Amino acid sequence: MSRQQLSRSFYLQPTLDVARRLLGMYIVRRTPQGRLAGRIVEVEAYLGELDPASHAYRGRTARNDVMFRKGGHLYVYFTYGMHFCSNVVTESKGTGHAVLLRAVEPVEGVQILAKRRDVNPTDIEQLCNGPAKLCQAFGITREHNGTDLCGETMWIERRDPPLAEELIGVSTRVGISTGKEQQWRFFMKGNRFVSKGRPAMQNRH
DNA sequence: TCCGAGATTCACT
DNA sequence: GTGAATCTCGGAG
Repeated sequence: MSRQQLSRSFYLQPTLDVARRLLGMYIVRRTPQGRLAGRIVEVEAYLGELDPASHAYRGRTARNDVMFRKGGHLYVYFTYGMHFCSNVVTESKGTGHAVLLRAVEPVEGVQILAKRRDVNPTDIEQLCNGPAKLCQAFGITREHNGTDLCGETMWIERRDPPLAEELIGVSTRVGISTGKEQQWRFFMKGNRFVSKGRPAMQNRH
């Protein structure tokens, strides 16, 4: 299968569709040390002003400004005093919808990812199995907030055929205090690179 | 294996 | 002033 960078139109689809379809795609970042890439195995959808758990729920602010741009931008936020998390903005400009990248399977640049995480490269499962770990490993910080994924520094590409529907697990989201009833977390069933975060309710399927 | 707390910054109320 | 879309470590069971 050829490698194909996702175009703008991909990100403009309905957020829950984008979230599901991102599973199995590859996030790629160019760095001076080399190329980093990981296969996306876990995501969560945040539906802007419809979603009390979303940063965009209360409207546009300086912090969440990027969420209100058109789909295909990267929204990076800082939380818990020490962590960054990355989101892919979806749908058209002004909706505030986004998909949180929660876990990836390291594919390229494993040595670099391990060095940034300060863990043994043989401990590959620990490199990117959580939204903040993923950012640390890929070196994603506030500088990358607003990056256009349709550009050439960081992007998402398709390498494999679409994931079979029965391989996609669904559950409630992790680490939130409101909007717990929504089953907007999607992950690859049985994949060892999925994060350890425990959703509020048991997984479906 | 599980659970609780600390780390540490900043946007928002 | 408060608490957050988290992670890690240490201690208890």
